[in-house]
Amino acid sequence: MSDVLRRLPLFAGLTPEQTEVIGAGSRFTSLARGEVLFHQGDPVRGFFFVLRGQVQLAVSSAEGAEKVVEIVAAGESFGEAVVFEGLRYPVTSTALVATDLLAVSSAAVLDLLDRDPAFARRMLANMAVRLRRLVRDVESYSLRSGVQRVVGFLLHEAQAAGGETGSGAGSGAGPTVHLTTSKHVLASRLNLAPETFSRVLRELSAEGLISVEGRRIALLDPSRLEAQLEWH
Amino acid sequence: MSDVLRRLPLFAGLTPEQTEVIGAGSRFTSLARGEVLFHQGDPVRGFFFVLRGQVQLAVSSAEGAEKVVEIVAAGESFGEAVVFEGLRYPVTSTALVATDLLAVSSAAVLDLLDRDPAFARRMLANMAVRLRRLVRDVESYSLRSGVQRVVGFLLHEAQAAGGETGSGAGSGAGPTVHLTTSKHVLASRLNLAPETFSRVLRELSAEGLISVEGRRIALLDPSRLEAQLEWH
DNA sequence: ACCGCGAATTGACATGGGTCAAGGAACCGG
DNA sequence: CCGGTTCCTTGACCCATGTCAATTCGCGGT
Repeated sequence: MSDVLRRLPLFAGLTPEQTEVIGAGSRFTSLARGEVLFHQGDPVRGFFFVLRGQVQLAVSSAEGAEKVVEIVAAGESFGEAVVFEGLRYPVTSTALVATDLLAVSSAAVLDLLDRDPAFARRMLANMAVRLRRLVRDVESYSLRSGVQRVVGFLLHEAQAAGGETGSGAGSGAGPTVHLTTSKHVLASRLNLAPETFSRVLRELSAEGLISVEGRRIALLDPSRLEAQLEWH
Repeated sequence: MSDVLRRLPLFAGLTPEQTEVIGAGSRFTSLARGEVLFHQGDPVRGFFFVLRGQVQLAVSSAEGAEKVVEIVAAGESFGEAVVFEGLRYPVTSTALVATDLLAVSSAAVLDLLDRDPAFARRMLANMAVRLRRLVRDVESYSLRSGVQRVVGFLLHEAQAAGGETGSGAGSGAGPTVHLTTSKHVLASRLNLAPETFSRVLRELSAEGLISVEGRRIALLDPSRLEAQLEWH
């Protein structure tokens, strides 16, 4: 347990005693693909680290419509914010593949908070990043078209995946993006119907900007892709 | 200065020395209606309390389109999050009316943070609330129609304004909502074109659910209004 | 290797909400 | 009291995106 905790950025630099406090309030959990960790409205138990696998956070309306707010990959955490004020989770968390989690109880976090100002700082920075991401999402949903959101996503992923120039199949191909989730989940994350997402990809392919092979997307012309983000 | 600080919830319960630290890093500012406090992309100086007046926070695309993310009223604060990780403001802040602000420097906040765990707690709670609100906004934008967003807003405002049953003009009229901003700003906040907002209000009036007189909106039939939030 | 089923694609169609353009209404300074 | 803004409303029209339905694809299991 404690060796796992030490590897998590949020808990880096804790004293052994502090690690002990967190460890005592933490449990390992495993989820099968499709299994729900908690539902929107469930009482808060704590927050979670994804050790292996992938989960989605989604909001849903009374009528069953669902919107993926975030996709959390291995090495990332989610649900911190509710520890500090919420009684209920505002989203539903579902495993997209077989997933191992570390569940950290609210009590342990609150306890540690008073002992270690540096931890409070990390927590604040963490939430600030999250807040900023959400604002970017709102901006994206409100101010950009479907095509622009997809292009923005592809460019972002390509950059995040590092500066490799991809497979380089012949005429100076650009970077390649590997989708880590099914397209309908991704579509929801981008606020698009799956059908629309599919059509956008086809359209971009037809214009020679990308080439799609299943979940592997090659960005054939990054500069023209960026141009798509402007105007119309 | 220090008497102003003591009245702010975020700084309640500080020792005189701590108040001193914050006070030394704070300045009063005034803005005329329409004046910009900071632009999206400006380097972060600190965060702000609205002492009097009202400001909007908006994101804007390269093409000049603008979307109001939040409307901050007197007594509220904004920009805390960027103090903890951001270099640049992610939004543009503009005064909607003549406004007095207290500007608190990042340095003062970070300084206080290490000295007072209780302050860190309040800051975290503050950001957690904000995060949750943003998630609710995303939910609203993605999962609800224009009519539903307007109705949701009206019901929310009516409730926030307290349980008064309004002017009661005759046949048991419901609560009354006073819009605190111009309709085009409000429309943007609700992710609607001003024209659409106007049409939604007219439509709701036509169905006898509300009655509109300038910025005064009477909710004639709250229960039927709530019904609008379901289905369709 | 085959089957089965969810995922993805494609087409046809519907529509919510945006855009453009033209009044009207309320407000402010002189 | 008047002229000029600025805000709001209304109408006509359009288009991006969603919905519904029908295949097709492709992976996972036996």
